[in-house]
Amino acid sequence: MVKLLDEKTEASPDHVGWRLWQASRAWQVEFAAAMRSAGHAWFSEARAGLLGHIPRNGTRQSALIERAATSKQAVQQLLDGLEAEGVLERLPDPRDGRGKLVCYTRKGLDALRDGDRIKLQIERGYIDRIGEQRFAALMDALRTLDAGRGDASAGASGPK
Amino acid sequence: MVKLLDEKTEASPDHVGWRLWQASRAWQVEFAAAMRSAGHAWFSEARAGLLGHIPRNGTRQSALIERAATSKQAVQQLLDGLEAEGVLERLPDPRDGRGKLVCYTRKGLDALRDGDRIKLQIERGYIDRIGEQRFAALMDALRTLDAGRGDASAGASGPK
DNA sequence: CCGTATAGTCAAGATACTTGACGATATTCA
DNA sequence: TGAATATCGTCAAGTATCTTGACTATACGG
Repeated sequence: MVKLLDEKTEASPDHVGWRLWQASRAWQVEFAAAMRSAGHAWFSEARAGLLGHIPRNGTRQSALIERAATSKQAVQQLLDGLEAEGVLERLPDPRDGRGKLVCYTRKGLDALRDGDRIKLQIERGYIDRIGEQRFAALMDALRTLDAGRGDASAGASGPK
Repeated sequence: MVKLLDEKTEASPDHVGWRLWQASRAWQVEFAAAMRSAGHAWFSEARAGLLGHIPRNGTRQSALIERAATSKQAVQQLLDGLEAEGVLERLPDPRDGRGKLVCYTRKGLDALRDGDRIKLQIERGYIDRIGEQRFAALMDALRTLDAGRGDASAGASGPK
């Protein structure tokens, strides 16, 4: 295949990493836009990344820090912002005077509900675009990939 | 370990967006770590995102701005950094007095070469983890998804 | 009680990105 | 030609995210 000029399109190569990044980014942009349209102007990707680690019934801040792969200070600052927005609140942990429990407010739970709805909408769009079978294969591959962590990525993301 | 209260794991739901995000993030962390280990200490994820849009033979800065989905100022600041690191250089466009051509230096091309090698390594690791077939299905789904853009994400990423 | 570990905070700085304003060149068209 | 307009890139300031280091308060083990 003699591509004579076309070296111009050599960027954005066809690699897993790039594809994953592009797909992930597109999803986030679509989701964030829908969330903001739904009235959750406080929504951002970084905040979404944190909220994804907070179950509906709340969690201890320290547990949250373990799940998210960032520093406790980064988590704290995001929590500060979300608390200031009225999405979350921090209550003292009755079982540990040092700890705080991170819980959703009414506003936060409303956002979660809208988020679930939007996720399903986007998912339907994806299935329309690539077909049910391909979508299932995508999810299967991603799940398997995730399950196989702990070995391969141990050195990369290890807490040190 | 009998988890008796299981609502606790309700976070991080099993949705495409989350899976894509996690997978993309894991890839980037692994890739960036390998790049830095290979001696490219200047490497960062944001810079990688930009470099992915710059073909080996260079590009016009304005063309770059169109490809990357951010503001021209963001692109410029990343370019400033990469230029200061000696990875890129900006040459005047002989055909347009206003324009600049963004080109790789020797150092930049070396990094691209290492990057290609590392990508293949990671890809091999993925295939080992999820099998050749699943990996092929993953790539197929991601490519099809990407090809189907332009309608669905038009409103989200439009320049406006 | 004492030493150590854990939970969270405070403060400062780096990076990435956004907005607004601007100068320089190119293009269009009367 | 020459003026209006558009494009290309830069400068400057502000916001958001994340990182590091230092610190307080509580818990735990002896």
